[in-house]
Amino acid sequence: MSLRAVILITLQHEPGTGYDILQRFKTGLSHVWQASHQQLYRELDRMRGAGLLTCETMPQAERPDRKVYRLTDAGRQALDSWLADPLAASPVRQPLFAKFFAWEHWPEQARHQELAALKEQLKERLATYADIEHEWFSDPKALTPGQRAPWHTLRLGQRLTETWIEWLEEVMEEQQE
Amino acid sequence: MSLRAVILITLQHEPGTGYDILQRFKTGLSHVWQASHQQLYRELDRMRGAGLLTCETMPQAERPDRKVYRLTDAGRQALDSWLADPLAASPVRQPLFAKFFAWEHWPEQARHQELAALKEQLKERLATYADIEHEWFSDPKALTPGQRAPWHTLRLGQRLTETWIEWLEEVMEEQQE
DNA sequence: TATTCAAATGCAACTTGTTGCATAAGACTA
DNA sequence: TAGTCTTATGCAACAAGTTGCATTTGAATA
Repeated sequence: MSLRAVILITLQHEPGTGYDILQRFKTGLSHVWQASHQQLYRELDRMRGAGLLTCETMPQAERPDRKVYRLTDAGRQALDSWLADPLAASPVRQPLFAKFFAWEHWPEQARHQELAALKEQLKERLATYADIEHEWFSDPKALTPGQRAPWHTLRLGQRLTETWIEWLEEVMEEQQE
Repeated sequence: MSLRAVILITLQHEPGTGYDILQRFKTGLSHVWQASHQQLYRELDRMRGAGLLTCETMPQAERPDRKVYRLTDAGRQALDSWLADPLAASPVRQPLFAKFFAWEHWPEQARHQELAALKEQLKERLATYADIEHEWFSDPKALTPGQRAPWHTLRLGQRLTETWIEWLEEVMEEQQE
């Protein structure tokens, strides 16, 4: 399960709480992984149970306790073996493509709305990429290899999104004729 | 659940058995949806239970029965409302990107093997696209809108895959320096 | 002739992810 | 002052997807 590995990665340098990890998912890792808080809290507890993480409870005056998780040696080892193992190919699932295969039954209005909304989402995603790039990778030439690698993932995300948008525009234009 | 909708789409023109649908997933729909046979058989039975499909058992001499499924009116209606409903955005999950965020701990050999294997997979995918295009969309200009729409999905699949390959080549080249 | 492969179907157990609900305190806002 | 937002945590039920196993027949192979 990759969620586990992603958690290990987010915690390898700085320990943190479930909520901290959620915030990292929402900002600098939003093009890499997304998970709900329920998933995260459950998984953190299981990882602690499996000995991959330790949990230090920080009591806060008149507030719920903060539970700070940090990697154990077993956790570091689990991360290493995950890195060494090549990933399985993920199955293709493109529900939008499926709609294109039911073109005759897809009402024109619903179709246009859906494609327009998607285009907006993709543009927002580009804006998010730009934010991340600005905040974390403002000077690509000065990056160490370890910093440069994550930057590459951002670039691919950008290019893929651009490819999608171009395609959408072509398809939508063809519809207007 | 989109699997249900994809099944409805594959059955809307020609009825078929679970195995038939599997074959369609493996050939002309491989860039749209993939599912295991267990998933399919289970889902078909549930859809019959929900009244979306009828099942006609065709006894075959000295062979297991063929169960031919076909859409009911309720099935057609379910497909229509799925088409009218805009799709929810799917959560981002890029385990490969995560590995880039653990660059220092990702052994050079494992990294190279993984990226090279991925490049091969992507090139095979391009070959599959070319096969599908050749078989189903050999003359794009002669296509009706209903045939042209699925062709667009193929084109996007191709472009996205090409974008991935270009990026991989750049990243791998940078590693060799 | 014995073995293996492909066609065709399915059950059961398990893992992963989603949805709905719940708590509790401080800070903001109408 | 009452309501909502953010911080911070979690349980329980459910839906979706995976893994492992099992069956029957014909056709191909050794």
